[in-house]
Amino acid sequence: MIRQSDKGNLKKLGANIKRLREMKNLSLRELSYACDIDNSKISKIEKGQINITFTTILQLAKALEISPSELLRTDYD
Amino acid sequence: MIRQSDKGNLKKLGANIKRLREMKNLSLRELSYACDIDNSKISKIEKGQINITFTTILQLAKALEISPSELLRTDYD
DNA sequence: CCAACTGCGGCCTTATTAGACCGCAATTAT
DNA sequence: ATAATTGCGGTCTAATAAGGCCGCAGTTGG
Repeated sequence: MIRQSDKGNLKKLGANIKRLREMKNLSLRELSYACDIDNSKISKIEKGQINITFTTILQLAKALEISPSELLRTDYD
Repeated sequence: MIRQSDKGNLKKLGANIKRLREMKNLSLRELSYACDIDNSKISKIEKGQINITFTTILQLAKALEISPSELLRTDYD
């Protein structure tokens, strides 16, 4: 059901989350603990394998100490 | 299942979408046509009644001619 | 060497979104 | 007055995200 054109954006979002997590030197399990999302799920998100909801975006943004808007800004420098 | 603390953010997001739609003088049905999302669903989104997915955010942003990141920026002036 | 940690994928159940359609009350033209 | 438009709520099914747990292969560190 996920449109082919959206897959790229899902991967970009995942890559951005991974980038931000690594910038804070957090392991999947540490971030998992911080945002109360199972580490295997975060792994799938970072791989762009699932189409997360707005509230999941909020949880991740909070744990990464960044605004939800920034989390979606994939055109980072 | 939606956390009470997220309801406010859902409403903010909805209000922002409504604001952007009205700025472009679009009716629900016109925006519906532009992003291929049922008008009743958009209505629910604007009311903060559903927790939309990332791809739905992408569709709305595209139709509203704004970046997904901007769509989430609820701290507009 | 051994122990701990790490990313990752599979599996399962339940809750909820997606997607589509209908109809109504209120508003806005004609 | 009448017709069209508009926002909105309800209903149904199918697809899928959420949430949780398990285990493994490959680091990393003691």
